[in-house]
Formats: sequence, C-alpha cells, structure tokens
Amino acid sequence: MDKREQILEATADLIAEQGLQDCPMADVARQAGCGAGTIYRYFSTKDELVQQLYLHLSERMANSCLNGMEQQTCIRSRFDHFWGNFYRYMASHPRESCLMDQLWASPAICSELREQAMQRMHDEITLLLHNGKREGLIKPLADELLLTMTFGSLFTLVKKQRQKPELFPEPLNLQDLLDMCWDAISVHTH
Amino acid sequence: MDKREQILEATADLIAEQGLQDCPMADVARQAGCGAGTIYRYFSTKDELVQQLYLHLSERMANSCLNGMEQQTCIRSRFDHFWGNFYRYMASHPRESCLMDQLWASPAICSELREQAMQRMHDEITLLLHNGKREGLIKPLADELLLTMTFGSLFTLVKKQRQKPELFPEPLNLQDLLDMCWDAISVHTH
DNA sequence: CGCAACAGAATGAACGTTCATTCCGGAATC
DNA sequence: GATTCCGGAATGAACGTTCATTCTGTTGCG
Repeated sequence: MDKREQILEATADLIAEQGLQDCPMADVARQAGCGAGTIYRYFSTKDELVQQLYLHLSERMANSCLNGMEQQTCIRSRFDHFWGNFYRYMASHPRESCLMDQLWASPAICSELREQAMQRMHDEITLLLHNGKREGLIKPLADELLLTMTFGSLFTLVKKQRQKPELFPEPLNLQDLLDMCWDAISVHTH
Repeated sequence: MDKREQILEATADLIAEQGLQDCPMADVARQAGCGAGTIYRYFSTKDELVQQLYLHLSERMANSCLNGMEQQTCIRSRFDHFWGNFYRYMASHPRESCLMDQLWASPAICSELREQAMQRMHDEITLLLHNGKREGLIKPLADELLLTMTFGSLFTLVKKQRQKPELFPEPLNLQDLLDMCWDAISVHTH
C-alpha cells in the first residue's frame, strides 16, 4: 500500500465532493486513513499536495488521450481518435473531470505547471492541425484558436452533463459531437 | 454614492485580482472604503455577498448579449448578433470574465442561482435554435448540446486569451469565430 | 538499542462575524 | 436661529472558530 498514492486519492475524492475551498488537511488525513502529520512526510505543503495531484491527473488524462494515436493515419481519424479519447475519458471519469474543472480555474495551479502537464497533448494536436492545414482540410487559422475551440466545447459539455444530467435525458452520440467539432474547424467545399 | 454598489465593486476587484479563496472581508472593507461591520448591514453573510455579486454580473452580461436582438430577423444574423455580443462583452471585460470563470466553477453558486441568472439568455437562444431547426438550417440535435458547444468554445477562448495573451499575437477576427461556431451546429448541404 | 515512520494532540495565525460605541443629519424644542 | 435630542448608519476592536503546520510520544522493524 503506497501511502503517497493513498493521500493523493483521498485528496481527489474530497475536492471532487466538497470543493477545493472545503478540503481541510484533517479530512484528507481521515479519508487517507493516516494522521495529519503523515501527509507532511510526503508533501511539504498543502499547495504542493494540490499541485502534485494536478500533475498526477494530467498524466493519466494525457495517457488516455494519446492512447492508440500511433495507429491512426488519416487526419480525420486522428482527430476523431484523439478527441474521442478525451471525451470518453472525461465523461467516464466524473471525479477527474470535476477536479480538472476546479483546478483549471484556480490560482493554486500556476500557468507554468498547467503548460508542463499539457505539453504532450498540445504537441500532438498541434502537429495534427499543421498537417490538416497543409492538406487544405483545416481552416488556416491560428493553432491555439482551433485547439481552444474544440477543447472548450467538449470540456464545457462534459461539465454540464456532470452538473445537470437531467438536461441530457438520452446519451449523446459521440460521433455527432466529433462532427460538430470537425465542422467548426474544417474547410467546407461547395 | 451607493455603499452597497461600492462593496460589490470592491468584491469584484478583489476576487478578480486575488482569487475567490483569497478575498478576506477585511480586504473587501478596505477596498470599499468602509468598516468591516458595514458590509454586514448590506449582506448577511459572505456567501450572500458573493451570490449577489454573481447576480449583479449576470444581469449586466445578459443585457449586453440581448442588446439589439429585436432588430435582427434572419436566423444567421440573430446567431451572429447574440454570440458576437457575448464574445465582445467578455473580451472587453476581463474582470467580469475572470469573475464568471471563478464563480461558475465554484460551489458557492448553487445551480438554481446559476439557472435563474441565465434564464433570459437561455430562452432567447433556445428559440433561435428551435426556429433554425425548423428551417433545416441547424442540426437536429438537442438544444442543450448545441448551446453548450457554442458557449463553451467562446467562453474557453476568451479565458485563454486572458490568461495567456501572448498565445494570440494578433487580434482574432470575430467573424472567423462566429463562422466556426455556426459551422459546428449548422447543416452543410453538398 | 537505534532509527525511521507514524499518529494525533497542540499551536498559532487567519478569518468571518459580532457588538458596544461613535458619528451624523435632521427633527423638535425653546 | 440656536440647542438638544434622537434614530440608525458606520466603525473597528474583540471573539470564537477553523485550519495548516509543528511537536511529541509511540510503534515497528533492522
């Protein structure tokens, strides 16, 4: 049993349930099944604990998103594969999605840390967009813009589904979502 | 000079600058130019202060978004007008955008409050989508889905521009953004 | 025994809230 | 007009609580 891991898990559970601003160390300790002091053997500070949790989560999310990418060759399937991975991971991991939501909006995570954690995903998608633009499939707009539009819409959608599931009585069709994202950034020939 | 307004403004400034979790009442009082106790003459609790601030902001945002809508007739111009209003308001009000970002992700704002504040905007856009679908211009998908995709992409984009302006060296073309959003939800005839 | 890991009580700083007091403007009285 | 009185708005020091962090004693292992 890895104490460090247990503490990270406990923190994740608590933040997802009670929110970032209502997550006392005493509760983390209880949930992790250890004393309050023990936490400080693994993390020097509460801030560091939260930051490490963020890195831990990002790593797992990036792995999910990149999983199987090497097998995809055509631009559109790479696009669908990547963002499909992203959506499925988020939708099937409400705890992680809830955490990301809170951590992403919090000043507790500085922007350097945010970038570092997203680097691999960012590189992958930038390459994809670059190739797509060269082939004339994708609109000749800034990478950051194309990326943010796609990411933002899927991320916000997952969040809304989590917060108010009754607004989405029947399960969404993943392909519909990917089509919407693709239509947003792709060139339409008439 | 309206004290209540002053306190709301001070709270807005502080949350935008220092974050929701670093906004002590003592600081609010100092920024508002009044004693700490005075705040409690206008708001029974810190939570209520934050909630009232949220309502205050939502009201102004909704007014901006709906401004001039009655003059637009065709679906596409209504769409562009509404989301153009939204984007321009957010992009030109970084403080408000930053606040919305934090308040929207916070458990301090319960979902009833969130809905109440957004009702007018929600109704307007739902009607638009409904008409668009009837005319065969818009994909026959759930309103909530179409709405969230558009909202999420623009909101996330504004947020990213605010957090890392250096990623967007030249100003974005609003029409490009609206085209992307429209392409995402509209039917493409070949 | 020696040493590291651990638990949980103790500590003190930070913060939301309260409340006794002060301040201020406008009636009321002469 | 001058003076007194009064209500409620405003104040900020003080209080009690919460919470991150530290301290101290204990356990378990070599």
